Amino acid sequence: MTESSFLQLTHSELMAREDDIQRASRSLKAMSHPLRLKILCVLGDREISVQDIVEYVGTSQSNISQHLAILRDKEILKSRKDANRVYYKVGDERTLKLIEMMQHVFCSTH
Amino acid sequence: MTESSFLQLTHSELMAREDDIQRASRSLKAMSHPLRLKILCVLGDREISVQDIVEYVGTSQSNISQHLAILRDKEILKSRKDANRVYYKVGDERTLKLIEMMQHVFCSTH
DNA sequence: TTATTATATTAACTAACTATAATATCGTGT
DNA sequence: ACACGATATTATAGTTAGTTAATATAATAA
Repeated sequence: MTESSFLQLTHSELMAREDDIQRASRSLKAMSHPLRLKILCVLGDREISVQDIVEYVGTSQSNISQHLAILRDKEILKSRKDANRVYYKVGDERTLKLIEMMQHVFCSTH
Repeated sequence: MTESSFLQLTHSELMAREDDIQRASRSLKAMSHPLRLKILCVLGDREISVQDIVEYVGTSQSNISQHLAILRDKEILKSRKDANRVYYKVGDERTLKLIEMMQHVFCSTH
Protein backbone atom coordinates (compact mmCIF):
# COMPACT_ATOMS: atom_id res chain seq x y z
CA MET A 1 0.00 0.00 0.00
CA THR A 2 2.69 2.45 -1.04
CA GLU A 3 0.61 4.80 -3.20
CA SER A 4 -2.89 5.69 -2.09
CA SER A 5 -5.41 8.38 -2.92
CA PHE A 6 -7.52 6.95 -0.10
CA LEU A 7 -4.95 7.82 2.53
CA GLN A 8 -5.23 11.49 1.62
CA LEU A 9 -8.92 11.66 2.54
CA THR A 10 -10.22 13.26 5.71
CA HIS A 11 -12.50 11.35 8.05
CA SER A 12 -15.65 13.11 6.81
CA GLU A 13 -14.68 12.55 3.19
CA LEU A 14 -14.30 8.85 3.92
CA MET A 15 -17.70 8.83 5.61
CA ALA A 16 -19.26 10.58 2.61
CA ARG A 17 -17.79 7.89 0.36
CA GLU A 18 -19.17 5.22 2.66
CA ASP A 19 -22.61 6.84 2.43
CA ASP A 20 -22.37 6.97 -1.36
CA ILE A 21 -21.42 3.29 -1.43
CA GLN A 22 -24.34 2.30 0.77
CA ARG A 23 -26.84 4.36 -1.19
CA ALA A 24 -25.52 3.22 -4.56
CA SER A 25 -25.52 -0.46 -3.61
CA ARG A 26 -29.08 -0.25 -2.32
CA SER A 27 -30.23 1.32 -5.59
CA LEU A 28 -28.25 -1.08 -7.76
CA LYS A 29 -29.53 -4.04 -5.81
CA ALA A 30 -33.07 -2.83 -6.42
CA MET A 31 -32.33 -2.58 -10.15
CA SER A 32 -30.51 -5.89 -10.44
CA HIS A 33 -33.49 -8.25 -10.32
CA PRO A 34 -34.48 -9.53 -13.78
CA LEU A 35 -38.15 -8.57 -13.45
CA ARG A 36 -37.32 -5.15 -12.06
CA LEU A 37 -34.74 -4.52 -14.76
CA LYS A 38 -37.32 -5.51 -17.35
CA ILE A 39 -39.77 -3.06 -15.82
CA LEU A 40 -37.17 -0.29 -16.12
CA CYS A 41 -36.43 -1.18 -19.75
CA VAL A 42 -40.14 -1.32 -20.61
CA LEU A 43 -40.67 2.07 -18.99
CA GLY A 44 -37.75 3.94 -20.51
CA ASP A 45 -38.85 7.58 -20.50
CA ARG A 46 -42.56 6.71 -20.74
CA GLU A 47 -45.21 6.62 -18.07
CA ILE A 48 -47.13 3.31 -17.97
CA SER A 49 -49.98 1.93 -15.88
CA VAL A 50 -49.56 -1.08 -13.62
CA GLN A 51 -51.80 -3.30 -15.68
CA ASP A 52 -49.83 -2.54 -18.85
CA ILE A 53 -46.59 -3.31 -17.02
CA VAL A 54 -48.11 -6.64 -15.94
CA GLU A 55 -48.88 -7.46 -19.59
CA TYR A 56 -45.49 -6.36 -20.94
CA VAL A 57 -43.42 -8.08 -18.28
CA GLY A 58 -45.51 -11.20 -17.87
CA THR A 59 -45.96 -12.32 -14.29
CA SER A 60 -48.74 -12.05 -11.70
CA GLN A 61 -50.24 -8.72 -10.67
CA SER A 62 -49.19 -9.32 -7.08
CA ASN A 63 -45.62 -10.01 -8.06
CA ILE A 64 -45.38 -6.86 -10.22
CA SER A 65 -46.92 -4.78 -7.48
CA GLN A 66 -44.32 -5.95 -4.98
CA HIS A 67 -41.46 -5.27 -7.38
CA LEU A 68 -42.88 -1.81 -8.16
CA ALA A 69 -43.03 -1.12 -4.42
CA ILE A 70 -39.33 -1.93 -4.08
CA LEU A 71 -38.41 0.38 -6.97
CA ARG A 72 -40.66 3.10 -5.55
CA ASP A 73 -39.22 2.77 -2.02
CA LYS A 74 -35.69 3.17 -3.37
CA GLU A 75 -36.87 6.26 -5.31
CA ILE A 76 -36.00 4.71 -8.65
CA LEU A 77 -39.61 5.02 -9.80
CA LYS A 78 -42.34 7.47 -8.91
CA SER A 79 -46.06 6.86 -9.20
CA ARG A 80 -49.11 8.97 -9.94
CA LYS A 81 -52.70 7.99 -9.31
CA ASP A 82 -55.37 8.81 -11.89
CA ALA A 83 -58.92 7.59 -11.24
CA ASN A 84 -58.51 3.94 -10.22
CA ARG A 85 -55.27 3.44 -12.07
CA VAL A 86 -51.66 4.01 -11.00
CA TYR A 87 -49.01 5.12 -13.46
CA TYR A 88 -45.28 4.64 -12.97
CA LYS A 89 -42.25 6.31 -14.49
CA VAL A 90 -38.50 6.56 -13.83
CA GLY A 91 -37.83 8.91 -10.93
CA ASP A 92 -35.30 11.33 -12.38
CA GLU A 93 -33.12 12.19 -15.35
CA ARG A 94 -29.89 10.77 -13.92
CA THR A 95 -31.43 7.38 -13.22
CA LEU A 96 -32.79 7.35 -16.76
CA LYS A 97 -29.30 8.07 -18.10
CA LEU A 98 -27.94 5.22 -15.99
CA ILE A 99 -30.52 2.83 -17.45
CA GLU A 100 -29.54 3.91 -20.96
CA MET A 101 -25.88 3.36 -20.09
CA MET A 102 -26.70 -0.13 -18.82
CA GLN A 103 -28.46 -0.90 -22.09
CA HIS A 104 -25.39 0.35 -23.93
CA VAL A 105 -23.16 -1.95 -21.91
CA PHE A 106 -25.32 -5.08 -21.81
CA CYS A 107 -27.65 -5.10 -24.82
CA SER A 108 -26.77 -6.75 -28.11
CA THR A 109 -29.05 -4.28 -29.94
CA HIS A 110 -29.68 -0.87 -28.44
CA MET B 1 -51.81 -1.80 -24.30
CA THR B 2 -52.74 0.20 -27.36
CA GLU B 3 -49.27 1.45 -28.39
CA SER B 4 -46.34 -0.92 -28.07
CA SER B 5 -42.85 -1.13 -29.49
CA PHE B 6 -42.67 -4.57 -27.88
CA LEU B 7 -45.44 -5.95 -30.04
CA GLN B 8 -43.40 -5.20 -33.16
CA LEU B 9 -40.56 -7.51 -32.13
CA THR B 10 -39.97 -10.93 -33.66
CA HIS B 11 -39.64 -13.99 -31.47
CA SER B 12 -35.85 -14.10 -31.76
CA GLU B 13 -35.58 -10.39 -30.98
CA LEU B 14 -37.63 -10.95 -27.84
CA MET B 15 -35.38 -13.86 -26.88
CA ALA B 16 -32.29 -11.70 -27.41
CA ARG B 17 -33.79 -9.08 -25.10
CA GLU B 18 -34.53 -11.76 -22.55
CA ASP B 19 -30.90 -12.89 -22.72
CA ASP B 20 -29.68 -9.31 -22.32
CA ILE B 21 -31.91 -8.88 -19.27
CA GLN B 22 -30.64 -12.07 -17.66
CA ARG B 23 -27.00 -11.24 -18.33
CA ALA B 24 -27.35 -7.64 -17.19
CA SER B 25 -29.16 -8.54 -13.98
CA ARG B 26 -26.52 -11.12 -13.10
CA SER B 27 -23.77 -8.54 -13.59
CA LEU B 28 -25.61 -5.78 -11.76
CA LYS B 29 -26.40 -8.09 -8.89
CA ALA B 30 -22.72 -8.92 -8.63
CA MET B 31 -21.89 -5.21 -8.52
CA SER B 32 -24.64 -4.24 -6.07
CA HIS B 33 -23.10 -5.53 -2.87
CA PRO B 34 -21.49 -2.75 -0.78
CA LEU B 35 -18.13 -4.49 -0.41
CA ARG B 36 -18.00 -5.44 -4.08
CA LEU B 37 -18.95 -1.92 -5.15
CA LYS B 38 -16.22 -0.58 -2.90
CA ILE B 39 -13.74 -2.96 -4.51
CA LEU B 40 -14.74 -1.63 -7.95
CA CYS B 41 -14.40 1.99 -6.81
CA VAL B 42 -11.01 1.30 -5.23
CA LEU B 43 -9.81 -0.39 -8.40
CA GLY B 44 -11.00 2.19 -10.93
CA ASP B 45 -8.64 1.75 -13.87
CA ARG B 46 -5.77 0.51 -11.70
CA GLU B 47 -4.52 -3.01 -11.10
CA ILE B 48 -4.25 -3.87 -7.39
CA SER B 49 -3.13 -6.93 -5.42
CA VAL B 50 -5.48 -8.87 -3.15
CA GLN B 51 -3.70 -7.88 0.01
CA ASP B 52 -3.92 -4.18 -0.90
CA ILE B 53 -7.63 -4.57 -1.64
CA VAL B 54 -8.03 -6.18 1.79
CA GLU B 55 -6.38 -3.15 3.41
CA TYR B 56 -8.32 -0.57 1.40
CA VAL B 57 -11.72 -2.17 1.81
CA GLY B 58 -11.33 -3.40 5.37
CA THR B 59 -12.67 -6.90 5.99
CA SER B 60 -11.17 -10.36 6.31
CA GLN B 61 -8.96 -11.89 3.61
CA SER B 62 -11.39 -14.76 3.21
CA ASN B 63 -14.33 -12.43 2.72
CA ILE B 64 -12.53 -10.34 0.10
CA SER B 65 -11.40 -13.46 -1.71
CA GLN B 66 -14.97 -14.72 -1.97
CA HIS B 67 -16.24 -11.38 -3.24
CA LEU B 68 -13.40 -11.21 -5.77
CA ALA B 69 -14.37 -14.69 -6.96
CA ILE B 70 -17.94 -13.53 -7.58
CA LEU B 71 -16.75 -10.51 -9.58
CA ARG B 72 -14.31 -12.70 -11.51
CA ASP B 73 -16.93 -15.37 -12.28
CA LYS B 74 -19.27 -12.73 -13.70
CA GLU B 75 -16.34 -11.41 -15.79
CA ILE B 76 -16.47 -8.00 -14.15
CA LEU B 77 -12.89 -8.39 -12.95
CA LYS B 78 -9.95 -10.27 -14.37
CA SER B 79 -6.94 -11.48 -12.45
CA ARG B 80 -3.28 -11.99 -13.17
CA LYS B 81 -0.86 -14.00 -11.10
CA ASP B 82 2.67 -12.70 -10.46
CA ALA B 83 4.93 -14.76 -8.18
CA ASN B 84 2.78 -15.55 -5.16
CA ARG B 85 0.51 -12.54 -5.54
CA VAL B 86 -2.67 -12.08 -7.52
CA TYR B 87 -3.59 -8.77 -9.11
CA TYR B 88 -7.09 -7.73 -10.08
CA LYS B 89 -8.44 -5.13 -12.46
CA VAL B 90 -11.75 -4.24 -14.13
CA GLY B 91 -12.44 -6.63 -16.99
CA ASP B 92 -13.11 -4.30 -19.90
CA GLU B 93 -13.54 -0.71 -21.01
CA ARG B 94 -17.35 -0.75 -21.10
CA THR B 95 -17.62 -2.00 -17.53
CA LEU B 96 -15.20 0.71 -16.45
CA LYS B 97 -17.39 3.32 -18.15
CA LEU B 98 -20.43 1.92 -16.35
CA ILE B 99 -18.66 2.22 -12.99
CA GLU B 100 -17.78 5.84 -13.78
CA MET B 101 -21.40 6.49 -14.74
CA MET B 102 -22.54 4.99 -11.42
CA GLN B 103 -20.17 7.27 -9.56
CA HIS B 104 -21.58 10.20 -11.52
CA VAL B 105 -25.13 9.23 -10.53
CA PHE B 106 -24.55 8.26 -6.91
CA CYS B 107 -21.50 10.08 -5.56
CA SER B 108 -21.66 13.43 -3.83
CA THR B 109 -18.09 14.19 -4.97
CA HIS B 110 -16.75 12.55 -8.11
C1' DT C 1 -75.69 -0.49 -2.17
C1' DT C 2 -73.65 -4.07 -4.69
C1' DA C 3 -70.55 -5.48 -8.15
C1' DT C 4 -66.43 -4.87 -10.66
C1' DT C 5 -61.86 -3.46 -11.91
C1' DA C 6 -57.28 -1.97 -10.43
C1' DT C 7 -53.76 -2.12 -7.17
C1' DA C 8 -51.68 -3.19 -2.70
C1' DT C 9 -50.74 -6.06 1.34
C1' DT C 10 -49.93 -10.17 4.10
C1' DA C 11 -48.58 -14.87 5.18
C1' DA C 12 -45.99 -18.94 4.24
C1' DC C 13 -42.61 -21.45 2.34
C1' DT C 14 -38.35 -21.95 -0.22
C1' DA C 15 -34.14 -20.55 -2.06
C1' DA C 16 -30.14 -17.61 -2.22
C1' DC C 17 -26.71 -14.71 0.03
C1' DT C 18 -23.39 -13.40 3.67
C1' DA C 19 -19.76 -13.47 7.25
C1' DT C 20 -16.96 -16.17 10.06
C1' DA C 21 -13.90 -19.74 11.20
C1' DA C 22 -11.17 -23.40 9.85
C1' DT C 23 -8.44 -25.51 6.41
C1' DA C 24 -6.23 -26.09 1.94
C1' DT C 25 -3.27 -24.69 -1.92
C1' DC C 26 0.46 -22.51 -4.11
C1' DG C 27 4.73 -20.01 -4.66
C1' DT C 28 9.10 -18.63 -2.63
C1' DG C 29 13.07 -18.63 0.21
C1' DT C 30 16.11 -21.20 3.53
C1' DA D 1 12.20 -30.82 2.66
C1' DC D 2 10.33 -27.22 5.66
C1' DA D 3 8.44 -22.84 6.94
C1' DC D 4 6.15 -18.75 5.63
C1' DG D 5 3.28 -15.48 3.22
C1' DA D 6 -0.51 -14.88 -0.07
C1' DT D 7 -4.73 -16.44 -1.78
C1' DA D 8 -8.52 -19.71 -2.26
C1' DT D 9 -11.89 -23.09 -0.62
C1' DT D 10 -15.22 -25.32 2.39
C1' DA D 11 -18.66 -25.81 6.06
C1' DT D 12 -21.89 -23.63 8.87
C1' DA D 13 -25.30 -20.83 10.61
C1' DG D 14 -27.90 -16.63 10.39
C1' DT D 15 -30.29 -13.45 7.41
C1' DT D 16 -32.61 -11.75 3.53
C1' DA D 17 -35.14 -12.09 -0.81
C1' DG D 18 -38.37 -14.51 -3.87
C1' DT D 19 -42.87 -16.52 -5.56
C1' DT D 20 -47.41 -17.92 -4.80
C1' DA D 21 -51.93 -17.76 -2.92
C1' DA D 22 -55.21 -15.42 -0.40
C1' DT D 23 -57.11 -11.20 1.14
C1' DA D 24 -57.69 -6.21 1.55
C1' DT D 25 -58.36 -1.51 -0.12
C1' DA D 26 -59.97 1.94 -3.23
C1' DA D 27 -62.34 3.91 -7.13
C1' DT D 28 -65.90 3.54 -10.32
C1' DA D 29 -70.12 1.84 -12.48
C1' DA D 30 -74.63 -0.18 -12.39
